[in-house]
Amino acid sequence: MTACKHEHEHKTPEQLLATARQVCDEQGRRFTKLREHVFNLIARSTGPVKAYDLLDQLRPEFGSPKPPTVYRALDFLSGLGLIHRVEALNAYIACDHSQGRHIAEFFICETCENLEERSANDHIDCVPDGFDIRRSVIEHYGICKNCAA
Amino acid sequence: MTACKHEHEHKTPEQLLATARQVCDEQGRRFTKLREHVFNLIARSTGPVKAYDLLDQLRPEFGSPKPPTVYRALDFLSGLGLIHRVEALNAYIACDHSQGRHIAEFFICETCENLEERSANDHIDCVPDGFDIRRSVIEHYGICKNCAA
DNA sequence: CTAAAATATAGTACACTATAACACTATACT
DNA sequence: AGTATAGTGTTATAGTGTACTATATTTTAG
Ligand SMILES: [Zn+2]
Ligand SMILES: [Zn+2]
Ligand SMILES: [Zn+2]
Ligand SMILES: [Zn+2]
Repeated sequence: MTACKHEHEHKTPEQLLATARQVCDEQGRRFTKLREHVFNLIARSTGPVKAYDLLDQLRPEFGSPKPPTVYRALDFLSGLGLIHRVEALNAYIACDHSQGRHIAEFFICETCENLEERSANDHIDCVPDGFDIRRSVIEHYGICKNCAA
Repeated sequence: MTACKHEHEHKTPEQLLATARQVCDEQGRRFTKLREHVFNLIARSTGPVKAYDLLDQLRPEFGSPKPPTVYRALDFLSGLGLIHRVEALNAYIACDHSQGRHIAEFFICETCENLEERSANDHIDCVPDGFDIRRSVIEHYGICKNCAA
């Protein structure tokens, strides 16, 4: 078991936004008002955000958006690796890493709901012979240090 | 990266059923007709099964069951470690391992939908200081050897 | 500049997934 | 039998996600 170097940047919402703009620009995609707003809501949240909460938070500034509106923005943002979906929570979180698209690994405290993101690029082993991994979901649920009895 | 010893039993539905009965017995819980039937449907399936498909398959033998009926059976079976939930598919699969409760790791082909289960007990590292993992979700999606171009 | 193509937004309607709450039944144990 | 516990049935509702159609905007090419 090798020592691990993790990023622990915990970027500010402003930094996240700047990165998002830049990535979007590099990819020649448009960082529209809607997409920016959705991204900001996720980036400013203290924890994973649910699609229907975003939907509520878009009102009334963006009229009365319907589910497809927010899901399109979420698809766009996750397609660029700017946010991650937390599968077991049906929720989304802004990517806190600078390394571009990567395999995310989450440690989620079930007491305080704090989420710690790490990159799992380097420690997936034991893959079946010939299996080509395109996407991985790695989420650990438990009790964080602060919440230990 | 150490060599891995994996189980590759691919038990038959009959073997799975026998194990299920035994585990249930050991725990002093009742392996009722309903639970047995739900377990069999999952065990005999070639891939992950969805709750509402189970609901359909229970008819008409079990009347016209409603969602809570099947979700209760699923909760019971997963509580005993007899089945696993595949989070990103909202689906369930019979546990193919003999080692009792364990952290499952799945390799799921997005072409043929084949699923390979492995045990991840031994290769989770880089846990944040003081974090007590209670449950892990580890799922890899990609293309299996057979489906490679 | 203008037409065509690509990109982005809006909305309807529906499908799928899951749980709360309450009533009822079966089993286990004095 | 009487009590406690475990299991089931049912209704209603909450929560999550997508197919499809239509419209608007931006970019590109002629
Ligand atoms: Zn990330
Ligand atoms: Zn905590
Ligand atoms: Zn298993
Ligand atoms: Zn395959």
